[in-house]
Amino acid sequence: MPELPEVETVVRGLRSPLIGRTALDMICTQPSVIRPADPAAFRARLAGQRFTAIERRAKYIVCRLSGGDVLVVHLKMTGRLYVTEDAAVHDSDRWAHLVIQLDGGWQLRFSDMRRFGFAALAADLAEVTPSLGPEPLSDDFTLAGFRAALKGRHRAIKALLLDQAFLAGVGNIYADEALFRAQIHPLRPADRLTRASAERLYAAIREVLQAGIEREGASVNWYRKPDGTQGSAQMYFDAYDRAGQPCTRCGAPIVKIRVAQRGTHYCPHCQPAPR
DNA sequence: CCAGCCCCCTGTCGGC
DNA sequence: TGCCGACAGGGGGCTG
Repeated sequence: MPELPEVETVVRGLRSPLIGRTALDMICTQPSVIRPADPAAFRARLAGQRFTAIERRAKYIVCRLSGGDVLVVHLKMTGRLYVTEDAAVHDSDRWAHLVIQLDGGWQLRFSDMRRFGFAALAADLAEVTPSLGPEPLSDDFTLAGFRAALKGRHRAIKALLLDQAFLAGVGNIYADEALFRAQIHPLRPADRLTRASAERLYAAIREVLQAGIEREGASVNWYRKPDGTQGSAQMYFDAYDRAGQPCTRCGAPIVKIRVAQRGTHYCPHCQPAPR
């Protein structure tokens, strides 16, 4: 469930404890969560490299290493990446499948109950990721570019918002919240948004993501900040996970449907169905 | 270009 | 109380 605001919060929280530390050793009890899936090769390549910077691209955590490599982590649904001083790994976290021993007695752990996520060691980010759309909070994401990209796309707007090649970092929660804020039905074909709708949606995407970052992410189910505490964005949802509850704008019950195989929540009154 | 489906995985929850 | 199926979902892959 970690989306752009949650991943950004993790990245910000990891910088202080991780930058400047050197990877000394590595233990992986689940080779399927690392790439390459060969613990010995991964370990040999990682050992001795120092963490020099930590960035986010889409929902990927990108750790730059002194040897020129990047450690790229995707949390998918239930992944966590955190630094701890606690040496007794599996007593405190049974899903810590990858443990990187750092200097000073610290550990960087990748934990993932569901094992959808992964940690990849590569020469650069592009080696790990498919084609990614613009960063919604960067200057590269402009209203003109957004409107141009909608042209010729017949897909439901919600499905398009979830497409990482179209726009990077938006997931199920913030797609629902942005469409609610812009008062657009999730099934409206993307190329049939009016100019005014597209403008509202463009602004809404940036607003809900920015608010999510300021609230340090939404702790739905498994997401936690690197220090183990919860974000607060889940306390401000208007649509996501609110089926049957009154719309915060008009009071009508929020409806849940499925769009692109994802649970989708919207207000039938404020977000009227496409003709 | 796109809708739909499967798969990866496991904890949680509702029904019986 | 216990068992079982449905469900949650990011994203890659495949089919029609």
